[in-house]
Amino acid sequence: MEPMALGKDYAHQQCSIARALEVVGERWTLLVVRDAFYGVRRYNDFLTHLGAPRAVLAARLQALVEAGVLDRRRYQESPPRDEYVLTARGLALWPVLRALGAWGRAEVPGAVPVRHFHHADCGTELGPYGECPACRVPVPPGDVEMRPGAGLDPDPGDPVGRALLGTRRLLVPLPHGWEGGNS
Amino acid sequence: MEPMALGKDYAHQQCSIARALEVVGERWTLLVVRDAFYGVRRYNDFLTHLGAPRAVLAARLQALVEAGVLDRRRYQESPPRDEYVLTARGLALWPVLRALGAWGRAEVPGAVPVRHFHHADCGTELGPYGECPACRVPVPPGDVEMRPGAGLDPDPGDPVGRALLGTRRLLVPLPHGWEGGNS
DNA sequence: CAGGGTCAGTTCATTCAATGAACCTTGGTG
DNA sequence: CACCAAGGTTCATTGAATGAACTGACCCTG
Repeated sequence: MEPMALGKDYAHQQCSIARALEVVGERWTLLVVRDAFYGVRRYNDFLTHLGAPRAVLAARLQALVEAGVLDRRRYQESPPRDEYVLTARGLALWPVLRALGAWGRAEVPGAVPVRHFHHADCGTELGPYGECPACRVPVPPGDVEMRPGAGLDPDPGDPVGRALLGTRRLLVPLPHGWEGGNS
Repeated sequence: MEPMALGKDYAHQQCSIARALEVVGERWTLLVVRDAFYGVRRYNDFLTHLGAPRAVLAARLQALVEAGVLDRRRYQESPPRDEYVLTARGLALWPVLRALGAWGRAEVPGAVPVRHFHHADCGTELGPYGECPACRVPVPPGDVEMRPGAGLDPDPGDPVGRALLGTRRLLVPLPHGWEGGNS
């Protein structure tokens, strides 16, 4: 059998859903993409925030780059360091994450809202498909403001989780190098 | 460590997306749900259409029943036979499948549309979130008509694939026992 | 310039899940 | 009674995930 990168072999399925799952259907993959929307860009930040094994994370990042979902690019030369940012194809996954999150919030029992997503332009909370009910337009992820909800752990163990506590705009990179912030 | 049914252990994630993926994030699971929308209800039909190993299918069906996504119910007594049908919670996954399918069609290279989904009331093709652009309402899956697209294999090997060739309304169970139809 | 620290991985032994084939059970059919 | 269908279960094998340890490039501090 052929190498097949890591395709899960249900490519033969006559279905765009199956094709999408070939790319983003593996364990951890969609959580990596979610974190990328939250502003995570560096290997170590994905690592600490996700808690995934290092080898798995490396494999997923590489697969997402090969699939054109993430772009790997140099952000400093001296110790050569790369970051992973969403491409247009990756940004197009926003409705998938919205739909999954909406379902997880509404349909999994005992779910307290962890985060809220608002239209940055007008402050209205987004509808289930990522549209703004007030402006009646689909809101691109760059115009989404993420606000903490009641279910959000106010003191996560990892620094990335702490950086994601406040109100933030999606896709804005996590702060690095300057100063942690509070305390 | 606790039994944990088959939860993939990223439940600790502070995120409704992660909670959703706990339920439907495993290999094959979303394809089972997709087939349920297409009208597949029986173990053997899932089996032949998906090509998943029997043990995996049995595990996924059971997990989906326990998660309240599918309902298992007796459809005949004499040889006792059960079928699996979507619950309200399962039906709420329709936007997730729509979003995944839309992304797979639009963003995975070389994808020819396999199926089209239309509003049964007016015939308009659905938008990316499952809404009807003409009626401007979200279309519940029961009002969706599925039509074959150019990318659909006109002669699939399995009988279930053949039964799904034509124009069908979602959720309508596959024909059984009477007569196959054509040829 | 030795020692320690950071970042981004790779390697490796172990564990766990997926695969495919065979088998089993219940109840009908010829 | 032999055979078949539906809906599984069991089991050996393969493959992927896990977590810990290690590597290597580069910087900083004393």
